[in-house]
Amino acid sequence: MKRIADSTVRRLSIYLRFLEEFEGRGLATVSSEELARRGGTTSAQVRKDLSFFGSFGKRGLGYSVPELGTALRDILGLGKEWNVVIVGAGKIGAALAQYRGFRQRGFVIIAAYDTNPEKIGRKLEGIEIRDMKQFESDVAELKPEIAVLAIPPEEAQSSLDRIARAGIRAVLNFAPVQLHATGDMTVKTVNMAMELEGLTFALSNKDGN
Amino acid sequence: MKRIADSTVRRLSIYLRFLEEFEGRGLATVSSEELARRGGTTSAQVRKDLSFFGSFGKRGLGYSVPELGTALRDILGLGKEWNVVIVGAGKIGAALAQYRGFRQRGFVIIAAYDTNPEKIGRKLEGIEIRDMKQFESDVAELKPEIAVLAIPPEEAQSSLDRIARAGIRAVLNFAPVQLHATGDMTVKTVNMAMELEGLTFALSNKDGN
DNA sequence: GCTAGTTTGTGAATCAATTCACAAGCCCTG
DNA sequence: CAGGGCTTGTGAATTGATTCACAAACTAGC
Repeated sequence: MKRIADSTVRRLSIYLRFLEEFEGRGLATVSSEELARRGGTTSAQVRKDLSFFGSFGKRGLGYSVPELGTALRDILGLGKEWNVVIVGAGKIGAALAQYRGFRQRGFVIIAAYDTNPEKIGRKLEGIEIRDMKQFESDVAELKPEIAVLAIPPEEAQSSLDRIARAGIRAVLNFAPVQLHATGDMTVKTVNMAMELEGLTFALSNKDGN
Repeated sequence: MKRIADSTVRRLSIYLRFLEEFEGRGLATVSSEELARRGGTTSAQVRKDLSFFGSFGKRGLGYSVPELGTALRDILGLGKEWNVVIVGAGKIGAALAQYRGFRQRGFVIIAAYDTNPEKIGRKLEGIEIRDMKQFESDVAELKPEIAVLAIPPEEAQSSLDRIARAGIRAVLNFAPVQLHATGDMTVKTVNMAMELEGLTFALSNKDGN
């Protein structure tokens, strides 16, 4: 399959969100124009994005809301449940553990891990905090597909290596560092400091000054 | 000034992080090649990124670590302190309130806001939780430049409008919705669900299956 | 079942970002 | 102070993403 741009996948997620809203309201069809208006893009962009994966619409009519929803969930790999482990039971880990968006989309958080003995055995938003020592054996047994990395930046790279060795192929990283991963892993980094710097850049370089 | 791509600003943040590491280690100069290797890009990209803002290096030698650091901080608007308010004192707000990366970079969180009477008056990681009713008058008085939006998606748009009317021009949004802002505002959205979908897409469309 | 009115799907054209490639400038050595 | 060895800064070339524009396909109304 031709390589799909990150920006395209991101927009598909946005379209899916609107489709689910429309599904809830019982709408039968939607046009690329409508999706574009909501998603802040153009109708041509919507159609091009979808065209990488097939033809989902009817000319003259638009897209069937439930059909396109199913198609997008399928494309995005949301047709199944994904098991997730959180590495790092600090504040960010806690925020993630209770985050509604996860469960809604079929992500099941099966455990959190930490090295701090005071935390081990306690619960993080109903999720058991386990000893990082058990990490490898747990992963071998429960086979989570995704790890969320929520630990201080100093330890992030070594944890990533450990996650990789344990056999997890996808990581969502919240530590503010540039991580180096081997070829067959997918690592997405969410870096709040960096986003804030995007804001200050914009503020500093706007109009007057 | 020519419009600068988002991706460029993002990379400048990355370079700055490495420069600060080098500053800490007392290194005097660094080459575009070295910055590229660390940042996962190419030396030509590094030089091109910097060239939008001026000439900071010496041919044959590279860049002076402290000079380039200062230049980047200046470009990114990090030469001053920025006052930040957090809107929404839930788990995500709490995680942000204690996030080290903020203070390190000169972001000062001056208050958090919520509408829940049980939370108002308490502290969130040492930061006072104030009544959202006071929001407008507080903003008029303290003039924070940046708002962090950490509330449920249903209320996000109306809160954004309120933030805009109060006179704040820059917003970092954690609610998983597409927000519509007026022209002179800068809104960056961090959407964890969307990042996860990028991962499941990658997992589903990799090699074998 | 014909016509008018929509809306899709997609090549072609445009616009934007990245990479190439090399002259120009600087340091160091002898 | 001349020559060798690096590394920058930047036009030109390339690669990638977005927008344009229109034929093809469908619905609905008569």
